[in-house]
Amino acid sequence: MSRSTATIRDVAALAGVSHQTVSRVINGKERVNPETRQRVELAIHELGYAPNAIARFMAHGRTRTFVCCAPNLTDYTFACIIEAAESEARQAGYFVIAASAPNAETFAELVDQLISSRYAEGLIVINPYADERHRYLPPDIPTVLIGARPRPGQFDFIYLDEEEGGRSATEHLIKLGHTHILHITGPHQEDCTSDRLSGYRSAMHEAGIEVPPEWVIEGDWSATSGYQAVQSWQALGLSYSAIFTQNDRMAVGTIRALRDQGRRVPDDVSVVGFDDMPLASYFDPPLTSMRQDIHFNGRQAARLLIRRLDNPQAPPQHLFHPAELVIRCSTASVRGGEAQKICSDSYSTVDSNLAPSNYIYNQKEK
Amino acid sequence: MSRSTATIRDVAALAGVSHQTVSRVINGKERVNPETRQRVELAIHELGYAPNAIARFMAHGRTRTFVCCAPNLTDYTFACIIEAAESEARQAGYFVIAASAPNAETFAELVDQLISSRYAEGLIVINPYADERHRYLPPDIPTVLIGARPRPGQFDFIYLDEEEGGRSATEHLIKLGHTHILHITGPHQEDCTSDRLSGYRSAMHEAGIEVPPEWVIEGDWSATSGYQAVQSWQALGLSYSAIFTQNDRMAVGTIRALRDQGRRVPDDVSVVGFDDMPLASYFDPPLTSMRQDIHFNGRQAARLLIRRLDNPQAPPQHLFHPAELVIRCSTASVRGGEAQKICSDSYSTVDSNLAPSNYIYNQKEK
DNA sequence: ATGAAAGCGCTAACAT
DNA sequence: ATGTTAGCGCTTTCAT
Repeated sequence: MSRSTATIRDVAALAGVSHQTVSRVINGKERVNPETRQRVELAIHELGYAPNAIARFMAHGRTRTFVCCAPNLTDYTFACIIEAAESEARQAGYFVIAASAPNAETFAELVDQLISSRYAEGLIVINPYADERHRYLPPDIPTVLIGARPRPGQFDFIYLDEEEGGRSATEHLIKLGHTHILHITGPHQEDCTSDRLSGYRSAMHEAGIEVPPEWVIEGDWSATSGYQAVQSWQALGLSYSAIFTQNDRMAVGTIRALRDQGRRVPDDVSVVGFDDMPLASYFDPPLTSMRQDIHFNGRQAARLLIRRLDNPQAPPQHLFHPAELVIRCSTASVRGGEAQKICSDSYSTVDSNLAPSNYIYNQKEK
Repeated sequence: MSRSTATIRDVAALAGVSHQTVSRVINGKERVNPETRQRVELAIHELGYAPNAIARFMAHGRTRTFVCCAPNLTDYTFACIIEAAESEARQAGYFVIAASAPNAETFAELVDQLISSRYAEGLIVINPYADERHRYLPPDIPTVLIGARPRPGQFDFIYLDEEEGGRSATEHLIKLGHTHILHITGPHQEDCTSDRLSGYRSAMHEAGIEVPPEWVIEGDWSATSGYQAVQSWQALGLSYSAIFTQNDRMAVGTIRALRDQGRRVPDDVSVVGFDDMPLASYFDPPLTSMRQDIHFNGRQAARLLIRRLDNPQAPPQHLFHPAELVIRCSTASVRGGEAQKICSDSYSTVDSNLAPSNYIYNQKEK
């Protein structure tokens, strides 16, 4: 039934019309005699006929399919973008081939197999500047880049405002009275890393705080790297009262390390994460973090791409999106006490970054 | 370049051969005169020719594409299966359309658009029995079901041994001397819920412990539902020393609730989760949980499907996979102390369930 | 070893 | 309103 091998011609024969009439019926655009239509529909039903998608692609020269590709598909942020893009795409009649490209070679292969072959009509690339993969970006293919700083050129971009996010996180700590604020970045080659870092630096600069090189350590997004950063600082004998980490996993590693050193969060050290991952509010202590509306941006990516497919000649589109500060319990004023009080209220029973959050400072309202 | 519109005939014309010879060259199967080949290859290069995937699909009647579909793409377990299946598929020359089908209607639509149209050759369905979507499973299409109990019928299954997992988790608590062991399930309609529940019940039964109805509460996988379950038990005035929850998020909610009631984990109450999610070892306390090798099973799903495509007539294949107990710090013997000691060692600095874990009890070795 | 012809299942353009 | 013809770009089959 669902896999009938009947063709448009079989239907035509059974209905006693030409195959073209059948085509007209199934496409419903042109009009056919109601009586004829009835007969055709009956034949379609009897044969369990369903139009062959590939033949349609062939005739139209379009597949209504695009690729969404990320270093992996499990990272929550990536998965979230893919999910949103896919669902938006499907609503618009497109399909999404999801593909993980952990390195530039895989990405190049992917482009070769899917784009050069014209299987897919377009490309959403998550984190295109994480390695050298951007070198393989096909120049004349509808492409949306997400999670990268816009660069001059022909691509459409969605930019999550990393720099502003880094600044907000740092400013939050500064407002709480902290001055010795250390920082753990992601891998250097990623755009968001350097942008968040700039945000941190500029906030510190504006506050008149100098940042010695050893205050900034490069992590790899893993909790372990957060843990190790704290160990390094201890080895150096640095004294500090706050840490800003570029993602929540490193924040969690950081907190674990601090605790292993007998220090309490936020009483002794405040910690701010980034991403506001699900369960951020369930860590101990509930994590203060920067939230980006990833789902929204995934949808936007799909929309941008679809618009681009409709109008290949349009100038490059750049979408900007801010991050919000979500204050929970891992940050407190430098003398302790006050923020801690806030905490007991927001000791939340909600799961994720999708749930309403007590303390959100939106960049927009600043 | 990558989007050249050159066809096989353009290449043929330029090389001064028939388009068929070009086909032979690009497919490399039959042999052609080395000199001719050279000329053709030159022409291909000059025109930036790349074979058109759709035309190939059309001629072959195959798309080398299948669908991988789950209620959502962000849940770590689902994403992990998809990632693994996709990467396995791509190695075998297949592409994967990822699709979220939050409900049965969406699933039905999906099947209609992708399967009835013969766009996709096969289907991997994650959690097919979470709602009524299985009613829309096309009967004669290569399909692999994962995350469901095998049922008589024509489908290939990958079954994560949920019942045994439920039993192991419960037995662990029983061995630690607990008798009042409460249980939080997932939604009733899901296979894994009832299977894990059976495991719990049978372990309790074997230990001669009776389970009053109020010991088992239905959650919805969210941390919040774990939190609420503990509140309900408090309202009932139940006394207990251990909780087994059917996933880690509910375990985390549970722990939060217990702490809000002034009880300590594991000193006062032991908690076992399920899934061994990333960062399970970073929760406070690090979570004892059941681990399934999801990545492995995702790969297997793709393999099964590919095998099925090669041999549609083969009898249904059922793959079984056990869960392992990962002991961390959220469980202790009923008098406290001992397990807590273990904990200080395994107060792990590793991130995820992929990292080596100190205490794994494999079902196989039992 | 190479070429010619037919066809995959559909749509589009033109005819009636 | 309906039928006819011609592709879409490739592979397969059959000649040469």
